[in-house]
Amino acid sequence: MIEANAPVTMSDVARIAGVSTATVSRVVNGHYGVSARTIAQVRTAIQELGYESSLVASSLRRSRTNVLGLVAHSFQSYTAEVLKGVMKALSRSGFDLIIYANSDLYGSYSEGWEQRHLTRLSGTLTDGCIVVTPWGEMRSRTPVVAIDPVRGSTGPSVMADNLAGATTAVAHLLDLGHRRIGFIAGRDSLASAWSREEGYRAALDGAGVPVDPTLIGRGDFNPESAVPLARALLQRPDRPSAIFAASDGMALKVLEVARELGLAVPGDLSVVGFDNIPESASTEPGLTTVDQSMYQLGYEAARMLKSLVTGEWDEPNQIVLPTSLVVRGSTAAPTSDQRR
Amino acid sequence: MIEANAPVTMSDVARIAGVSTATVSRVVNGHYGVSARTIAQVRTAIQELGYESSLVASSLRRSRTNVLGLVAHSFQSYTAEVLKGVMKALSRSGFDLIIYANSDLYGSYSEGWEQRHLTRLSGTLTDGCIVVTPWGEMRSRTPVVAIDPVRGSTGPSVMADNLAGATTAVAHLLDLGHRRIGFIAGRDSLASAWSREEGYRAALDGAGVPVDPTLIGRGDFNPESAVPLARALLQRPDRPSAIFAASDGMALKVLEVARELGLAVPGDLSVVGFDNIPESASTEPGLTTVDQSMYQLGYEAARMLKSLVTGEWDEPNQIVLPTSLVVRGSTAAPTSDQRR
DNA sequence: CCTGGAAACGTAACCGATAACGATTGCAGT
DNA sequence: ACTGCAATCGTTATCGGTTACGTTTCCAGG
Repeated sequence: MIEANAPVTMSDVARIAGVSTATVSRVVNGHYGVSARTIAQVRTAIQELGYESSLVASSLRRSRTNVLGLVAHSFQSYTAEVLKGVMKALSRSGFDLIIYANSDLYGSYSEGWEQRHLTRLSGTLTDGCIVVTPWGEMRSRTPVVAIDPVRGSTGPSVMADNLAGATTAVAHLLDLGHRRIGFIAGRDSLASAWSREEGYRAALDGAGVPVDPTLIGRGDFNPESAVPLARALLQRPDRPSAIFAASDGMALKVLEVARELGLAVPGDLSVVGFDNIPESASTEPGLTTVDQSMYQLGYEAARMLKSLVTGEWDEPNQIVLPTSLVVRGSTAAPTSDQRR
Repeated sequence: MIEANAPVTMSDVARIAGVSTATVSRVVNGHYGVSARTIAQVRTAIQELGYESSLVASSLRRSRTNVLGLVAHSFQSYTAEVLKGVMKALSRSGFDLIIYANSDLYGSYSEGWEQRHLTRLSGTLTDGCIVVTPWGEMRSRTPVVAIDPVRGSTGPSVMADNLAGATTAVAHLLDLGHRRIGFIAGRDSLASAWSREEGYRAALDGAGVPVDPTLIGRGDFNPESAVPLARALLQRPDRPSAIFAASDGMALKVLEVARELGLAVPGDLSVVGFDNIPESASTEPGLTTVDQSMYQLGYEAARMLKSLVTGEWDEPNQIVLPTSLVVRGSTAAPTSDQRR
């Protein structure tokens, strides 16, 4: 076993091989202008010392690093699914991935968070970045693709067809016979939250059901934010017979609150979510939800970013993916006395 | 909106503030020796330009970066769960996390993969690293914690009590009345794979059932590796009445193969996995498995690494976490003709 | 007025690597 | 032998930031 606790640098290799660091660099990067004999010497020295080039140092000087970045502020199921898609798209592409996640998991959602980390990475380390559910429009030297962008965003982005998804979800409830349908909205800076609320309103309008503003709770996609809202809605004497939550995380909290209040699902209350995170399939009853394939979101975002970096992208900058309704046990027709 | 497409560097700030970069650096890092007036000037310039220090550049010169690394070769449910635990442990700790994942998701599992990336990161970027299911013992200048380490590893690590877990799982099958129990092993360089096989043998021994080597298939934890093995086991005339797979990913593939061969689970075949990944709860039937709380694995690893970096760790270097059997629908007593 | 010393700040080396450029060498052609 | 070109390789500037060290400024004390 070689004692290798000290970091081995390029100059160490150069010294052992009896050449300059420039030559070592050329060998490492396979550049032109080194004789076979020298290459062999350098290779031997590299082997001997167990040298690996420093990503940091090379990225400082180089423009291309073949590393893409992903910035996420939380790390729940949503992000995890996205990540699987990203990894799939990047597999065997020559691009590595660096995910930057900060330690302020809870609270302190400061507006500038992503921008700060994006800047710190994209300066040199990464060739481009994916930002998941950002808090603002990003500025960067290198390409940035937003997954679920902010409202009014004009940059590259990938998102689900939230309007259609939400409309379908609420239509499903209407078809079952529900008329008083509560809604728990998401963080309103995101285009998705906005569209899902639009879908809610559109579906009601389409069915000739007036929108009751008091049935709308203002959440922020953070599951916890749904708890007081759900409680408020469900403790009303004229509680809704169904609730549509703008995300599965929040919908699952609605289920919890319902249980806590002694309401049976779907007997006393139907619940619909949005996202189709894995957990939604394994609750009892299963959560009816709108599938937006977070995997696909990640896959497409990575595919786009890859091409943007290499300058080969020729499709529209904003991708919208289809959604589909997944009906599980959390929705049913309202009991006759609820219908009134 | 400021036109800020060009990267803003420290010297830009210095120029605007009319000071040297050294002074800017002192202000940014809150070091001693700058007058209040100058600090204000520099702060103003920073605001004006929207400057953010480059993580790369500063990490090159500095020793501490307050960034921890995580290296993973694949990105399936297992890793995702681990990650949630890591993030939780790091939340509000002052440490950020960088996850490095390479693009060679499938195949090309070269032995030196992690070592290479570990070296590239730990040279300067990170203060320490977590390596998930490594392929070898890691050498590094900074602390490394292995999750599910290689066999014989002496470095810091976190793992489940694989021996007890596997023993319990097989005992469960024995209790149900199974005698011919197949086993699909994991990658044998990992301590976990070894221990799970040990548990399998121990449970059979304990019940006085001889170990039939032909009932043992050699997988590598990669789900796909289980397919031909399961097929071979289940197409034998004297096929086992139950199969214990060393991971859920492989167990789920066994379920698929069983379906493909027209075998009912648990009617014709009982299946037990190991890990308890989220998907195992939502298959039909649900997979009986050994829960090893990957979340906890990640949490403990991050906690240990954090302390190792700050030099405050005083507990044993190797953490073993308890497991528990989760019985779902994929296991049942064998039918009488299977028992023979 | 002079001196000492601390505070404030700039200069330059440095971290590890890359790349433009220039210098050297080798070899073929005359 | 001499020129010319290409192959080979070292020197040096550079990336963006940090820090050791040296210099200047300023004020209190003698």
